[in-house]
Amino acid sequence: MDGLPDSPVMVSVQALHRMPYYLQYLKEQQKAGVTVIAAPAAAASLDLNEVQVRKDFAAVSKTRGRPKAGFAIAELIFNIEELLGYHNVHDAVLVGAGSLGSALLCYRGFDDCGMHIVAAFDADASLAGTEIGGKKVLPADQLIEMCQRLNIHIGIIAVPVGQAQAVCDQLVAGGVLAIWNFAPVHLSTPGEILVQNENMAASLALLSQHLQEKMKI
Amino acid sequence: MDGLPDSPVMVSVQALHRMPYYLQYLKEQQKAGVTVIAAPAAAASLDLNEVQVRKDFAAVSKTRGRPKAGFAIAELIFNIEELLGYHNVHDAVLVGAGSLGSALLCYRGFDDCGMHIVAAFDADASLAGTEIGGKKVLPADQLIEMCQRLNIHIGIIAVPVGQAQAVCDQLVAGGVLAIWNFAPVHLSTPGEILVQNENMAASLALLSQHLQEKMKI
DNA sequence: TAGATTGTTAATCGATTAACAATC
DNA sequence: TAGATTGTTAATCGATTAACAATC
Repeated sequence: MDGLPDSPVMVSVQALHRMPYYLQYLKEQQKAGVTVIAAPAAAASLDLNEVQVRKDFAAVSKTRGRPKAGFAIAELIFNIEELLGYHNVHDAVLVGAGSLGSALLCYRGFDDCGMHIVAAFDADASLAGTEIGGKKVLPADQLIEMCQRLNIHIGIIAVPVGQAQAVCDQLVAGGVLAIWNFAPVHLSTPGEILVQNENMAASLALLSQHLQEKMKI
Repeated sequence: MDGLPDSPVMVSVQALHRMPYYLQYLKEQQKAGVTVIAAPAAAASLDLNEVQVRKDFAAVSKTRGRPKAGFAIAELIFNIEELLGYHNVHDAVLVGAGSLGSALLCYRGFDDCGMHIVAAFDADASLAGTEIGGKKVLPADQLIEMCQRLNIHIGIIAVPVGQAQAVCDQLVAGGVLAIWNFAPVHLSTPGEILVQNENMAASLALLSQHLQEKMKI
């Protein structure tokens, strides 16, 4: 059942997290005119282990790398993008048009990641009808209906902690399959829904801890 | 050399990432009047493995948990905050007052994480002297000097990809020990500097991939 | 006491790293 | 051919999970 030409690639969660870095690096190299890249060279540039990069490239590439040369950049880029689903764009809605929500709406670059924000929703009725970053802001009570009608798969939560779970429930009711959560709370969801937490505090934790260790010395 | 009352707690990187979630949950419980929490209860609420939570609590807590009861919430909170260095606040500077930078400047909540943004810097001279989120925006050419003078330990990079490495170098020159990088590039730094990448694309990767799998079925 | 929860020790699991033959 | 790089197989490492005695 494996080894078939189109068998699903097994990549670890950690490896998945490295993929965007490879992608960014490979595109940079491609722009510079490079067409073939060797794992050791990429590893050196990205401060990663040589074997790890080789393994990652091998896992994601559909054709084998060429000894002495490396992997074809164009193909590697295509394969990584395909793995990450960047080729078939998914529509998304954003809930919460506060400062963070607005920043996200203004951020260009999600489109390259296979995500297209269709509209924003906010509980504040006075925002309804306005535009932020070129996206329409709609009243929150239309959320479920719109998700269903437009067949939305991704919901982005950028509301305060207190409202996050309620918004989450609405998104699920609207048929959303994956939730990108910027509120620092644990959301309860049915098992088949993926919740990706973008918790600033969690990233800061590592940083703070490092600093903590440094200062002790 | 271990087992001493004040020996450094060894917590895995993954466990460190879980700490903010515990913290948030514990504070919530504390607010609700709960004073003692058992690992299994916390695990159930957070959808985590019971043993894992127990181990994490044990690792971070300075006093032992009480069988049949659990851990004292107030102490657990204190110990986690101490581990993460939230008690001695570190000053930080933010570079790049664009849409993301502004959102970060307006975000209240970093102070709870032991981080205090002192000022923002931007290459756009017309922003100099203005205030965003109550923080002064200063011209970029004062960056190194200010970091040195104010003894800043944390630098936040919210500039476009093209300028990120240059800003990073300036921060390091200014004596910064840890960098929180929001630009989707790999930054080269001396070994002792910690770079914490907040790469939206990397988080999106997991989400996209999950969706990719879902849609295939 | 009985029952639940902790702490400890061992087993499992998975990812990273190392070693080396195969290949261009 | 010689040398560099790949792919594969095995070893190492670390984290998670399981099992069970100790404790309140």
